[in-house]
Amino acid sequence: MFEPTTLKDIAKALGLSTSTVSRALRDTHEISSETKKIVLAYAEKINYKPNPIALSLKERRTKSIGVLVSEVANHYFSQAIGGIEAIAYDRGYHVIITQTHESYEREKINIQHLASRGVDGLLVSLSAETSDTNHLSLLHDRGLPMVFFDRVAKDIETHKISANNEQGAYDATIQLLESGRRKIAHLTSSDHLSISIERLAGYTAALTKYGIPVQPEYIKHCPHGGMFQEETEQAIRELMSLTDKPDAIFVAGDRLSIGCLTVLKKFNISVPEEISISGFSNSDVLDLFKSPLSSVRQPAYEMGCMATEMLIKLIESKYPVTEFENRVLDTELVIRA
Amino acid sequence: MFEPTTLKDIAKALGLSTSTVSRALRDTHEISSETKKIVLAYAEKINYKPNPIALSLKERRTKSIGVLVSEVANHYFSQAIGGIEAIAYDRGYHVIITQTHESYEREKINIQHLASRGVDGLLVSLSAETSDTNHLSLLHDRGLPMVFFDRVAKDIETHKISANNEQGAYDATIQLLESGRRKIAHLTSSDHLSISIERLAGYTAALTKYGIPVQPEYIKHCPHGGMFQEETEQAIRELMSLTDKPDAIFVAGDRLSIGCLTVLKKFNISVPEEISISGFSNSDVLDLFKSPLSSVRQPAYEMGCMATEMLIKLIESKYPVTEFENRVLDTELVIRA
DNA sequence: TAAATTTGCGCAATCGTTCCCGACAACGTT
DNA sequence: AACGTTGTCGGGAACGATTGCGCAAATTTA
Repeated sequence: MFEPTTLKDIAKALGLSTSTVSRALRDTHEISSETKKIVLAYAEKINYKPNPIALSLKERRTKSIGVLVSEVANHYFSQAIGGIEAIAYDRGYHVIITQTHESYEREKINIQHLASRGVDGLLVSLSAETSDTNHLSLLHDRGLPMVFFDRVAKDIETHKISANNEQGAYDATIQLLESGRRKIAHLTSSDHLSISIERLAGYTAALTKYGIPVQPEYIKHCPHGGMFQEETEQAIRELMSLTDKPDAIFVAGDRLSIGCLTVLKKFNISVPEEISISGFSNSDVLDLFKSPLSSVRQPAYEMGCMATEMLIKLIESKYPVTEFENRVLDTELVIRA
Repeated sequence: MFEPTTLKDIAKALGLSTSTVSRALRDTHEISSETKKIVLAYAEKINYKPNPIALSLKERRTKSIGVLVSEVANHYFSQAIGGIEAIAYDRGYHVIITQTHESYEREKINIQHLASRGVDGLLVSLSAETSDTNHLSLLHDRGLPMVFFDRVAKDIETHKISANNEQGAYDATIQLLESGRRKIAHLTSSDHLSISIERLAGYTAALTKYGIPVQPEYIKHCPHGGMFQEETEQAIRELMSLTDKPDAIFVAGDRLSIGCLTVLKKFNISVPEEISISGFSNSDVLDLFKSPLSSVRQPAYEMGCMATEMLIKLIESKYPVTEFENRVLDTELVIRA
């Protein structure tokens, strides 16, 4: 059905051998400028493009990188993907995006698929369910370059890039404290994710600074990062049925923020009168809410760019890389009041 | 660095030829059950996976489909992609997502890239800038299967799937009329997109039903579908500087809806007191706005599923397909009041 | 003019896999 | 005993592109 032209077609049409045609296109010196001109003109005319699959087989690289995120319908990730694509395309790499929907099984399948399809490297942000990263270690040990961003694996030694989650969480919590709130709950993703751990640390540090004890019943983990709305609803329900109800919630993620607001609206709890909300989000719709809702914004686009730069450097490195960077970027507290 | 095992490795280890090993794994009859058992056991042990690139080269198919959307950070598209992935993975196809960001140039580059990477088929939703679909016709004529969804090309004969845009637009406009508004403007994407044309028709029909003349100055096209905020801002500014200001706007898209609300907030125009808004959107954050904001919701996930089913049927068809479907799905008017 | 060098191009191998063919046993049939 | 049949398996071509090697012709040098 769909048959692109090959070197052989050109060779036959011009009465040359495939090697000569290849050399003409590849611009080697072992070729007369005359034949080169003829071949180039003809190739241009029929719009010849070398078959990338044949090239991949020969050169054992695909010029493509695999991306693993929890979902693209998340402002942080869609912005990060923007940065990834920008750099990748510029360097001649193709980007294959896969979604885990926070599922460990899906993560394993996707990673396996990407690896077997022969991507040259991997940009990974772990799923909320993932606590065992053995499926990644295996590939990493066998030499597949990978770079983690946002949700990093602590026991795999490679480049990592993340936002200053602790500082961001600290800033957001301090802001709630400064606005007079004292009973601040924390709604977050699964407890083993790097971002959860760091954001919890920032939250704790802020409370401690104000001499407020950290209450375990104020901290609610959603094992699937709020992918299922019932999870978020259950967490909020438990918070609101405490005898000492919180008067603010620090929310640790994009999806959770929206989920949290949805549940509060459903429960007829007014924001920010009854409960003040602040949290990590890269969404711009927050601007539209009547009630002010401050947020911590991560430099998603930049993180995507940097991660991709690092990955391509790994891929194209002639020698095994043994020194790895762990870059941390500052967050920005967007105050809406 | 990263060297997976090959047929040759197995053959050498077992003292067999590659053909025999291949046959054992392929489960042909021309093989003794004994050798088959040995080979299968060994392949299992070392976790052998055939090289998909070599297979692609040989069989001239990649078991992957390319997707072209304007951007993943759009609730309609991210939901549609969910449907696409569900069907594709189930059938053993991989999905490669590319974004045009509503740019014609980017669309051409992405399509070219997907085609040259040898995807088996294409799922296409045109960019707002695209009026000339020659780059797609070329590939289609050469036999590359493609299915259009949402934003379809009218002069390419293949399967198409879209929402009942005219009915949806009609419903939304009628709802604004029923709530007492009479000066209803229309904010929409570029004028050549199929969805723009159909939604405009629905808007016109509703006004006509109420005996209201359609005023050209009430209809504002954003050539990039609101991808640039200035575009939306300019349109709203023009609408609000009319002597006969509109008291409602029917907005024709996801991004435009958010953009429109952002501009209105910036201009300190109250919604829905001064201006009532209704439009196409698959976003769930609309639920969170204090002011009710009805919307037309497209069955995005189902559309993604159906489009993928159709495409795979095209790809796997033994004979050239000449009869094409043009499926239209109903929209849902979500009333928030 | 003959030898030495350069130039231009084709042959064939390679990447990993499949598959058509041919080889060659071990049979059964005549 | 000669021949056909069947069951297994290996050899080698093919998919499309690149590239080292060798060979012939053209050019330069002695």
